[in-house]
Amino acid sequence: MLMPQRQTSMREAILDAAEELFSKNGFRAVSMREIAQASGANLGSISYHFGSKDGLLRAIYERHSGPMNRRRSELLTEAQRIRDPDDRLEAIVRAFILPSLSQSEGSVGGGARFARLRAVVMAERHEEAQKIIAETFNPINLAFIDALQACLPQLPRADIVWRTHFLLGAVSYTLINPWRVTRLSGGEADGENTEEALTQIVRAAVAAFRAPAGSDAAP
Amino acid sequence: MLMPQRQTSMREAILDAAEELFSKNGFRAVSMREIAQASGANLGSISYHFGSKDGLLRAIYERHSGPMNRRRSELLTEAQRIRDPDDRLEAIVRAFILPSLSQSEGSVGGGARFARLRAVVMAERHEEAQKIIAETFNPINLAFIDALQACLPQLPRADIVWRTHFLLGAVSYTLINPWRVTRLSGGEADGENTEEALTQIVRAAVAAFRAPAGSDAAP
DNA sequence: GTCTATATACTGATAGAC
DNA sequence: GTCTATCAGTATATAGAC
Repeated sequence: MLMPQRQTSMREAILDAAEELFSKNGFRAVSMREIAQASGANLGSISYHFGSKDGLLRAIYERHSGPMNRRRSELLTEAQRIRDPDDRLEAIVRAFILPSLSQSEGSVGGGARFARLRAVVMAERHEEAQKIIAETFNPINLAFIDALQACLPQLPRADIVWRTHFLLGAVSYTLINPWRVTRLSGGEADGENTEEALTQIVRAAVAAFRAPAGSDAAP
Repeated sequence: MLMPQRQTSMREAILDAAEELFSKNGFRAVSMREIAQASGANLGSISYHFGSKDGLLRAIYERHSGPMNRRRSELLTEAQRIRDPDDRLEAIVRAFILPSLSQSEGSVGGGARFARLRAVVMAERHEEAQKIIAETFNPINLAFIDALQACLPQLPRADIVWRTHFLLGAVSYTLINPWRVTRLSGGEADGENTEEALTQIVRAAVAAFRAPAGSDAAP
């Protein structure tokens, strides 16, 4: 016997509305009343389905992180098959961030919204969120770091970690403030354009990873 | 006649406490009662001195952004005197971020705390904060972009804006989550070490700025 | 499962004594 | 300038009718 494929459907409406609101305004700033109103649900129903506001957040993470990290894993495996180290490096970087940015990936509502949610909520330093994020993303991040190390054997692992961290920061910042790119460029670049953002960030990150190490390198 | 050099001193105690709490926990999560308790002030005094919670935030920005951007301006001018374009690029990148990270810069309490505050508060998408940030930092950011463009004349301005944006994101992310570097590296790198962060981020950013443009470049 | 009603606590802001 | 007391609003969470 299988579980019913679609739950009460109110449950998912609540998840959708909460995800949209959290990703736009952060976790603390959104009240459960707003979520109830946006989803057409009753305030009490949210507590019934998720127990608490933290429980709701955890449910959102659980809905997405599985499929997303599975996709990242697949793309990483594909990328690692590439022989040429330069091409492989670029493919790994793409595999690292594409499922975060892409609209079509992930189970519901697109990965971009969930990525924006993660970025915003992480910046809030919400304790529950930080715990979930660490549990869910550290293992796959370490796998990517290993893959990058294999492309760049001459680089100390610490340098790779730093640059991976900067890559995550660049993605996160772009998802939080896309309009800053548009404004700073006077409209020449479009921060909301996911394709453009992906191209730009991959090129910048690949160049950063190829930079020489700190302690070695020419004087 | 000069203004008295030190105000009631309670005013500054409140500013210090608020800055510390906001930078650690964000704006919305910190209540005025917490600030009152941490500063030893009375709840009513905060309203007396700053009018509102938003007024308190604005006072924090006003205390720091003047000196900080003046310092960035000075360092930029110095950097622009360097003849060699490669050395100049690196000096400009340092000038861009050093006053944000450095403990000794800024009037009170160090620039790092204020930078962490900006990063956290910006991620919260607080309306008042976004207005202040845009007013205060856009002009100087544009000056840096112009200086970078002069080092990299072959690069489209849009690419420079993107990479500057990524640089800001990397700095911001590091200030919000320094411990992630430490954890991901298994302790090999220290995310809290400002010197190390500065070195790493400058090297990565310089390499990113030197990457070829998107539309041109060799196939 | 969904609803109303409510318990309990906390929020920012203010009025007025001192 | 600092304090107490308090207002009006909102928060999460829950108990119980339907």
